[in-house]
Amino acid sequence: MSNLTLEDIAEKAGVSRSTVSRVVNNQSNVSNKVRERVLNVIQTTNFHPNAAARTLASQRSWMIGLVLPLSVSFFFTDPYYPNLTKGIAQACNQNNYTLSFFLVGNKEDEDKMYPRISRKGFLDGVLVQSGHHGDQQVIGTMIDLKIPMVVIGRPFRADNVTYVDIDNINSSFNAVSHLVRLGRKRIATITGPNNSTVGIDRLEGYRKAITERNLPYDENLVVEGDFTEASGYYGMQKILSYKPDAVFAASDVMAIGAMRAINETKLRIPDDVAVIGFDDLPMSSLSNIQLTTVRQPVVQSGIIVVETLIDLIENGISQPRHIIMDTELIIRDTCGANRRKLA
Amino acid sequence: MSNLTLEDIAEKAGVSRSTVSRVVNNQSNVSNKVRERVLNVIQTTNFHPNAAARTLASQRSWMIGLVLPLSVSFFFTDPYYPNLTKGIAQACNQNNYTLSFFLVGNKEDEDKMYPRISRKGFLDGVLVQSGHHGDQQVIGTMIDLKIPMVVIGRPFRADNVTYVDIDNINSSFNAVSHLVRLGRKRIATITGPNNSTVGIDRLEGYRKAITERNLPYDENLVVEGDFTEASGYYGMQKILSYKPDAVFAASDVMAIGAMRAINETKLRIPDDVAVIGFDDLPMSSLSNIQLTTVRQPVVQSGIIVVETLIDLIENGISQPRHIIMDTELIIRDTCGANRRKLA
DNA sequence: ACTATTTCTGGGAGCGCTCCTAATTTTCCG
DNA sequence: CGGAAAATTAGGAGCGCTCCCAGAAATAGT
Repeated sequence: MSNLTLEDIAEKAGVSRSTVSRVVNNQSNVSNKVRERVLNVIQTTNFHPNAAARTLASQRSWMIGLVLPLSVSFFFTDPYYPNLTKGIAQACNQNNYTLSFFLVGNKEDEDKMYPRISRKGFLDGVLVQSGHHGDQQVIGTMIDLKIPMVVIGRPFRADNVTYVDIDNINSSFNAVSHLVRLGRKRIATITGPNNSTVGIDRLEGYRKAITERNLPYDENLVVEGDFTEASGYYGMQKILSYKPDAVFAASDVMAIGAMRAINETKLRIPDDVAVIGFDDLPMSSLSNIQLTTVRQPVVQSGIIVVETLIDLIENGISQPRHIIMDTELIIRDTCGANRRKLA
Repeated sequence: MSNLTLEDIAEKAGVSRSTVSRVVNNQSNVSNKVRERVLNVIQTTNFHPNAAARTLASQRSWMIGLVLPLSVSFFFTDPYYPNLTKGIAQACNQNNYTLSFFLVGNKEDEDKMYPRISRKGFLDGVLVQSGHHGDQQVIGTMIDLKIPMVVIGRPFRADNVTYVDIDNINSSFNAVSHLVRLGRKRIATITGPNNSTVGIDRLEGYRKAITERNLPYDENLVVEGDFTEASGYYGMQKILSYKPDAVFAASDVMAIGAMRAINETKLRIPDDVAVIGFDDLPMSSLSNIQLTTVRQPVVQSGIIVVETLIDLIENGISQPRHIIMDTELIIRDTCGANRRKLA
């Protein structure tokens, strides 16, 4: 470990502190001869500039925070979040930012964290995962503090906030329409929580597709889930008594639960009940599952979210931006489309 | 947002910078009258001390890094890691440390990250998730840098390193012995990767239990998995042709894959094939799965790991410590023990 | 009441960097 | 070759805090 300072390197290289600083920060006006000499000393001494000093002097920390509020941390059951986190972490690294992690577990955590997050000179910006009523407070706090922020997922009050989301309504509209086109008449859905924008929007898309295609809207075919496998399983059990011939689950994990419930009956997928999920998690394409699903660009989202935030940080906050990413319906076996083609 | 400094607060409260500093850091020698006056100003102005300045002056950042090396980030398929991360994040928060996240995706990431991690004055300590050959390099680097470090999971070269792990050998020994006691004769196992200490140790426990109970060790009943559901599924398919009457999977996720494979045959669980997993993920106790499994204290591990690291940070590195946590065999339905009791 | 202690408070020095300006060196061109 | 312009380098000031020591105030002791 080196307790070396710029000054030490400067001395060893026979130049001044400022010159070393310029070399370290890769600035232009340094002669090649000197630059090389300094770089050489830096290399051999394994010098790394002190982060705190740099942050203090430059008022930039090159750190961004990822805040997962209460409502979300519960969701850690869903592989969607780890995947997203992975994308975000990669993008941060790519841009030489450090990611720090604020997993809010309960009210108490929240109280301890917010002061930490809002300390001046600590974070250059924040990413907040959102979509639930409860998250409104975090978002409000960040706005008040004027910390650059990008929200992941549309929050309930989105007017003065920059967020990145997918077009949930259209995505589920397309998925359900696909089932309609395949001739399904009694299409059920297992929704996300109805206190989340995701849950609400995906249900809205379902409703739109059903009514637009003149199918009756049967409340018995709509069950609220919470993105867990279990809620998919139990939800499907409820639905099954109403003779569905298809089900659209608002997440792959719930679709897997639903399929487990279906498989416990004599019914067959997709012949008797077609299934479509949402997310396109890696496992959905694995082995014999072959789930038809809505692919959302999880890793890509992570990248966009980070790059948007960095833009805010480096160029100042201007108008709130709303970035909507495209999704894609991935047709595999569980919707029955391939079977029909073969027939 | 406040661009207030200690000095500003001092002025408003009619005291000196030093006194405000004492109040902020909750030090003792301040009269109650003054303390209250200062606290009041701090409250009303919503002042938060600048983190970088504090770090620079005190040489402590109150940040710890969580490094998930290459080999592990691939494993993000397994809910074990999100759960562990949750425990770690909570423990950090509890102790007023900030957690930053270094998810190494590839060699290139690694090269960008290490300088960042090793910058002096940036991290007070590091947590490294380990257990694979590839991680040796990260660990070596941290040792060289003399950064306080705790390794999560026994690394391959563990002599001069503090790590926290569970007793993998005994845990799987107990699980397999349980199957033996239940009268199973052809016990199979789906192992973790054989380039990981976890994989190796859990297999060792299996082997010990089999041979100690005088059952033949049949190589056809041992298949290597990689902790994914798919590897459990395919692994089980291979095993099924050799007529097993039980299977011990080195993770719950693989156990679920194995059960999926079994359920596709006429065989029944636990009557024809008993199943035991490892981890006790929440889903294992859900609904109709009721997986018998080895419970490891995931959240608890997170806490221990963080507290051990904080101890190293605050009291200096002494002898490397090896902390082994206990596990517990959770008997549910898939091992057949309950069925027998009822019979 | 008047020291001798103890408790509390103030301000200087310094953490290691960036940024700015001034000094120095190099380059260019008549 | 000389002087102006351009390129390069050096060093001061300051980022906002902690830590230390000296000084002031409060308390105790006789």
